[in-house]
Amino acid sequence: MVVYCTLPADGLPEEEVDRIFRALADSTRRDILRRGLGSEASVSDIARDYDMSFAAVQKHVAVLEAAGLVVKRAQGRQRLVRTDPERLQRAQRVLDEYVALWRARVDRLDALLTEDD
Amino acid sequence: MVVYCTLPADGLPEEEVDRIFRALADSTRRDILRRGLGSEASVSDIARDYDMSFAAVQKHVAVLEAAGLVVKRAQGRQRLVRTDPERLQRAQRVLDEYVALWRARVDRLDALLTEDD
DNA sequence: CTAAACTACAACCGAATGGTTGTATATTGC
DNA sequence: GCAATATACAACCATTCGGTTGTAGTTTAG
Repeated sequence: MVVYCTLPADGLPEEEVDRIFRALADSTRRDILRRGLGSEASVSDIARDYDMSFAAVQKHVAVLEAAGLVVKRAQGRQRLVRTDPERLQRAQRVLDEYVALWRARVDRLDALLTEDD
Repeated sequence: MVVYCTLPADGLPEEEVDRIFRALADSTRRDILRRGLGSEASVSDIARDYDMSFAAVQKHVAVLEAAGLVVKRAQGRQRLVRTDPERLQRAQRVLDEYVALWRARVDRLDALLTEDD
């Protein structure tokens, strides 16, 4: 076995990247994320908007929190949920890296071809 | 239940976005993606580099293919795998949208605050 | 032609997911 | 103080996932 490219993206360990993309791979969670982008809402506020149990929504929020995409703040009996845009941009940067790598390789290929001319 | 934001991102249906992020949520698959960015490799070429069975790698490639992140081309008895950068950029654009939405909301909040001054 | 290589695919297994209900613990409102 | 609200968390269930082995179909090499 040869590990082909071990670069941990953005300084983020691979398991972190796993968790981030895994968290993004569910439409309910993406919806909660969008919702938490501008404002804070309690878990039950959020739960009220989805056709599933409170516990299910709570789990989705937990997945987002474990991925660092969302932070929870205690206020009395409720936990206010807010999206961390920094973390979203990290996910973006991982993809940026891939696209940049692709461009670099395409450019290198172009260079080789023009060199042959 | 109130669906909070049904915008299908980029014209992509939600299940497609699910599949893309799900496919990205595994380090082996991300590795295969990076590898397929500049060049083509057969499935067994790829499999040779990982410490798992051929069938396992084949499945990973299938997941990437189902997500549209990779295309396979038949050449004789082998299938050449190549990454589709277009698709990566789509995933990027989904995140772009979230970040843009966030900025818009922050700007709106700023506007309200300065208005109050 | 036959053997080897490349792929596809099914069946199986343990672990993780996405949902449920139920119970326990803080906090709040009256 | 007590009832209602908000959360946490465990237990359970069906399904999916990531891996395995095994079998079968093509294509290539000798």
